[in-house]
Amino acid sequence: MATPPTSGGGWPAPGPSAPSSAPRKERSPGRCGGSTPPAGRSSTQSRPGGAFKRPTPLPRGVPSDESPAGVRTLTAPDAASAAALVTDGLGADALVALFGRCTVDYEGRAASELGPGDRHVMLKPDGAALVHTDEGQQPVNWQPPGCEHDCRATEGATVVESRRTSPEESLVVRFSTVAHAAAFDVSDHETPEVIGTEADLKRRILEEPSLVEDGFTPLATERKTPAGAVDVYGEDDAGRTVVLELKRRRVGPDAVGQLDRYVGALRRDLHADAEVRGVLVAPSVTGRARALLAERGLEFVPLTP
Amino acid sequence: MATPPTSGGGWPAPGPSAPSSAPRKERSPGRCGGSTPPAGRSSTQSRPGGAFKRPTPLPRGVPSDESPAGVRTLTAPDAASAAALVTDGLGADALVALFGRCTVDYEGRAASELGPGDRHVMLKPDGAALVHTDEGQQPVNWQPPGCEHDCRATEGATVVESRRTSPEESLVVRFSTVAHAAAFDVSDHETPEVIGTEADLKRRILEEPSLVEDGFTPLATERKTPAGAVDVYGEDDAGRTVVLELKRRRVGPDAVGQLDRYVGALRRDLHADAEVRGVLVAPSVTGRARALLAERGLEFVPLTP
DNA sequence: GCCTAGGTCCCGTTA
DNA sequence: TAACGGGGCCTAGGC
Repeated sequence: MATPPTSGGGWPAPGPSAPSSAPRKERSPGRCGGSTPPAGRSSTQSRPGGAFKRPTPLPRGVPSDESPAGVRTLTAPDAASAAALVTDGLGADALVALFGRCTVDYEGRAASELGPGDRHVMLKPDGAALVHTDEGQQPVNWQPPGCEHDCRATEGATVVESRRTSPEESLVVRFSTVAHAAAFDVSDHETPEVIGTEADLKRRILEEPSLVEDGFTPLATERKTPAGAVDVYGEDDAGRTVVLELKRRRVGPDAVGQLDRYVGALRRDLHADAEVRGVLVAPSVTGRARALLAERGLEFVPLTP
Repeated sequence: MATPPTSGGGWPAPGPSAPSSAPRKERSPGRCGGSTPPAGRSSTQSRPGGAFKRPTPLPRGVPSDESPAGVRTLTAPDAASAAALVTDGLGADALVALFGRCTVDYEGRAASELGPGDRHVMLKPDGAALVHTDEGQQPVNWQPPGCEHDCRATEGATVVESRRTSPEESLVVRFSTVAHAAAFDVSDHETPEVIGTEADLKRRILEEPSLVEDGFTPLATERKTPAGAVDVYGEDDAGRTVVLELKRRRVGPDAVGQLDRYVGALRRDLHADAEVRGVLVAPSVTGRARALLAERGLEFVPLTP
């Protein structure tokens, strides 16, 4: 059987050379000097920049056992078929996943090379790209949202490039073989509700200031100082200025430094006779952080979001 | 057709109730109080803790057009089939991907809820879990490596749970429908070569110390101080102690605070008459950082990795 | 665009 | 194990 098996077919098939919805940009030939065979050519660009918005409802195929809505897959496709799936998928704002043996090259803020291995590559319609191995939460290579994805078949390889400007960065994934390719029609309008953030800690304190100390009165949040915005600004029962720095988890020396900068800036900014107290509010502190607090004359109040 | 279409079959099929290689741990029933139908029951645990090592070569099926090595997929499976694929895949150290409509609940260091939507879920054999939407480089929900994955079919839903201890954390993904499921046999022994890190900057300076200033002599790297380890420790042509803090990119006030802590610690640690200079080495500094440098009597040398 | 700080940050290294 | 700092950090919110 020469044709690779395919399951799904959620969208009207526009064929490999269908024009992308984004304006086609002429592109110089890749680093594989020779000309690309027209049969295997296929590319698309996602919308550039951060303006990611779905323009129209996605075309959905008739759901059925073999081609459910919003999924198109290919197993062990040839390079041209894989590139076509990627191109068509991205053109329809689908999330595209590729799995197979590949190399990865990145150049931009830094540069990196990754030799051949089996990896999972995800291309998102907002321009993000992720290369995952079997280990780690973090992708081994990636590209942030705002890139233009491009996929083409070149000399038997399936090549994905995700590129952006400012900063100029490029990620190139070369698949010698694609074991599996899939395009998913994603719809997700939900935003997660998260509990236990620093914002929750702030809310708790504003509702019940005595959690910090008896007589504490919050006067402002995010109050601006020459050193930056202070989490909570207020005064104690003796009328002294109090600066709170809030952290949702156990803190180290960096948080003390942050608080110290705010306190220093306010001491310089307010009247010369103004007394300014700095209070770090967090579940706990490390040893060095505690020593640094003492050294700088700052205080600590244990509190958990 | 009642049976969902399947492509691949890379492993010997051990059936949905095959015991996992990891020791089975008795588990209390999930929040769906009732008993789980045995037909749909299927679960696995990945190896706990960080000790992720492949014990034996993965069983690979005979490659062919329809079942290439290392890939098993199901399109629009019922819950039991999806759970079986996940369980078998994880049992064989495969990387598992699920796509479909789901809700996500997380509880641990924080807590979150995410309503129904189409998402891509990746389960790694090292215990990591990632839930991706169509936007953003970051997963909307996740679990770090070291978790035990568990997948079962419960009342028509495919439920994935990734759990770890210390800290106690649980991520539960409930699929009302799985549009596509895949298990990938990953082999990746490569580590990326990255250029342009802070380590490169350090190497450059050690090779050519005059890049910092004429007469600078490095004496140690990672020299310990009560405030932490200093990037580069040395002396200038006048014999004064010099502390370098290196950054690969433009720095803000936090890096100045870091350098300031090291300089302070050394001034206290060394002889009372010792003069200590602090030098921040980075491509550039922000305005506030520059002001803070001046305020603390610290210096800046522009240098790019 | 830059700047500032948060994050369920993750991650490696070391004591 | 905790702690400390790096990261191509990413991401949100101001300005």
